[in-house]
Amino acid sequence: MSEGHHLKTHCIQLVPIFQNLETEEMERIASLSHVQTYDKGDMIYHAGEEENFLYIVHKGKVKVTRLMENGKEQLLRILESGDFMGELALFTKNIHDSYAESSSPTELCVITREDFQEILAKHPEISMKVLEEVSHRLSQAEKLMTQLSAQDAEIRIASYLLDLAEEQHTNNIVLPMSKKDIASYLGTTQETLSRKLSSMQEKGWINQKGHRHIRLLEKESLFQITHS
Amino acid sequence: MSEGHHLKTHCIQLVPIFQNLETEEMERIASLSHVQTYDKGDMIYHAGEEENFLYIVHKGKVKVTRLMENGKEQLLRILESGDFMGELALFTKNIHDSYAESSSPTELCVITREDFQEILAKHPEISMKVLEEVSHRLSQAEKLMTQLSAQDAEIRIASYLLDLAEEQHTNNIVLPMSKKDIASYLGTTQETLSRKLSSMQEKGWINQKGHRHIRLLEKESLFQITHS
DNA sequence: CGATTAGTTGACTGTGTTCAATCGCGGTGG
DNA sequence: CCACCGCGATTGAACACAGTCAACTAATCG
Repeated sequence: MSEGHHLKTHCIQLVPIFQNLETEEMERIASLSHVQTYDKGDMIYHAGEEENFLYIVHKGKVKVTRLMENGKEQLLRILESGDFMGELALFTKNIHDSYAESSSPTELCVITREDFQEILAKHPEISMKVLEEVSHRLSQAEKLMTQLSAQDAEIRIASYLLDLAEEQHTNNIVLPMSKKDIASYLGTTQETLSRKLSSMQEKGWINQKGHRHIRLLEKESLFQITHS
Repeated sequence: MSEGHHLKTHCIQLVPIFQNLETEEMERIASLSHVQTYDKGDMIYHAGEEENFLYIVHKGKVKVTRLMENGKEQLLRILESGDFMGELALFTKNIHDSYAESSSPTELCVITREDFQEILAKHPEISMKVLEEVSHRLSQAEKLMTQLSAQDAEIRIASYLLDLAEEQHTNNIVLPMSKKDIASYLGTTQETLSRKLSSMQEKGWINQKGHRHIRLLEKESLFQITHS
């Protein structure tokens, strides 16, 4: 078994949607995928290109963004180990409407449309897993949409901090990306985010340590402003 | 065959996800669903309730909204004949985080979580159809997200008008909902929408007739502003 | 045709963006 | 381990956009 093959099996094993499969089936699927590596900053695909592959993140982080008509970019999501993208490719010859950029050294498992369709036909239970994941993301996207149109930036930021705290099970949160990216995700600018965080710190609600660490001191106050 | 049963079969037949099934299978599925009717303004479900059913719209319109933390409502989508909602119920005992309201006399086919899971297990091709629909909606939601964070309301409105024109294959567009709802959908207020439309009319770009009809006179100009 | 609801318009205010200058964290090499 | 440099982050000032509240008008339905 080649090093490469071993790597691919490993890649497939990692992914929630392929769990609960027989080992030999997993090997067969692995043999259909191939591994691609990217350095930080490399583009994985561009808007306008044909969408022909399902990408599964094995290692690293991938940033998916969309260019707004006015030229600014909106961060849609960050993929980490086990996440996938490109599921729309399954159905029709689509055109990407977003950009995917590796934001750290990254390893992806890539499967062609045809191969993945075949896999799904053979393993219906996988399509349920994919459906579950996509449904969940839709729900998330709708949540974010609601937040984006809450005009008050402070509310969006407070919400986001509380979400992070819950996700990370601690009040000492580590920002998963740069403040620039967070601002883009929250539909505001770096400057506004910075100002709001400073003002929260002045009020004693949070404590910023370095560029990526925030300690939540008064969750209750943060929660309050999201509800008025 | 009772009138009720006949109705249900009809309801199931309408829906894209159940197409390409044998007649008897369709009848079996129909027998698992039951029909619910609502008047304009009736609530179908509330946020906070358990999500136990898949709802398929047979007739009428359903408005799905989300309450923002600050108390305002964001319109997520409008369902029409053949659309469905509640697919998240398939996977776990979820809680609704949105409100569904009938916005005209409406007939729904309702299927319980258990029954629908059983149907999917028997007909894997249906889960592919559901996946296709959900993927498509995710893509739409991401598009809307991008639009929502375009700070300029005029851009969002122009984009929306152009989308409608494309959807309806004409420059004489009919608004699919009230201006109040459109404003909510676009993340702005009734007043701002009204002002922007008036200003577009002054510039000679559009022509409003009554409350729901708009003729696009200078699509090119509308397109231009969305790209700066 | 009249009532009721939807939409329009005006004046004011507040928040966030923009552009530009400066700061300081954190990684790199000595 | 410390000093340096570059980029991310912060801060300031001016302006403009859109939200709010309130009064008014127009359209649609029975």
